[in-house]
Amino acid sequence: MKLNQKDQLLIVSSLRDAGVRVTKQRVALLYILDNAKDHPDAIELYKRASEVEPTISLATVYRTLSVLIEAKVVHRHSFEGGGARFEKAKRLHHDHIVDLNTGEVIEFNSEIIEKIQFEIAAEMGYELIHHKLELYCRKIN
Amino acid sequence: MKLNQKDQLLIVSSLRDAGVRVTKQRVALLYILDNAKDHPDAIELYKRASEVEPTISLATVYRTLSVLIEAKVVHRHSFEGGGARFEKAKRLHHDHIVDLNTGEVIEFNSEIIEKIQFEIAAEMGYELIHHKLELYCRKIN
DNA sequence: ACGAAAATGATAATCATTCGCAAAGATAAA
DNA sequence: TTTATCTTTGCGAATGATTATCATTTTCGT
Repeated sequence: MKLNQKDQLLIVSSLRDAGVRVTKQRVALLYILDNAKDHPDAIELYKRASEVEPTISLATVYRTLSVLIEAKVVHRHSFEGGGARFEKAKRLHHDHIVDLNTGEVIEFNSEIIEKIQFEIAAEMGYELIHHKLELYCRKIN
Repeated sequence: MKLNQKDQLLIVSSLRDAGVRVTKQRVALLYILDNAKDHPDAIELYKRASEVEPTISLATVYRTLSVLIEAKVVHRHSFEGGGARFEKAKRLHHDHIVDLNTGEVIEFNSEIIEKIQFEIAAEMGYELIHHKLELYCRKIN
């Protein structure tokens, strides 16, 4: 697998914007994250990134994830059961429904809940920095 | 440390109600959980339970936690950074504010948010089984 | 192109959690 | 209460995820 010129440039400028050095391993990993429609764990990301950039190692996957999380480009999740899973940060915040039968993760967002969270934090004397809302569900029918 | 007759009986019947065998290790651990005002991790629980029942091992702490979680007597949390933390289930559900500076965990609950969550799940064709809401905050002032 | 600083791969180390097994303990029936 | 059965326990080894070490390579401003 190989990524085209256009994707390449986009990813590179994302990395520059994030204020981190550009390496082929980071480009590959961020490309994979950017195109993932699911919420992969580190090993899965390692496998996928290896297709684009065979020189990448698992250690670098973890290191790069830390760097990108620090730069707020990536989010880490610890859903129940299993290790951490990752996704590229999107413009607007969202929360997750986890399907208890399939393990599938669906995104949703609710402005009302966001607003109430903000108010609750304020009431208790806190400034809300970020939050995590996970609904563990089963499909009806 | 030693627990009195009254506590002893209460804990034993909790275990019986939960449908699990009663052992001194389980009594000690559930007693500690019942009296914890914080959200300890497995090692901390091991330390505290050892004071009451020195024969308990870390493996048994983990095994007993699994049993009690299965019986819905205990909840497991994976707050950001660090391993799992545990608390005895209470009558009414609550969520958590995590103080990003101190690591302290404060409980709160919002019926409105609970209700909206329920509606969101339903709208997306899901039955809400349980959920997790964590507000990561900093104290104002 | 040069050089300081940062990133990398390979592998060892760490941390939390689980497993395997022989011995000890709990429960139900006699 | 004694017995028989099935469960739980402690110990230590094994596992799985993540992080640290370190010599080498790469990036990027000058």
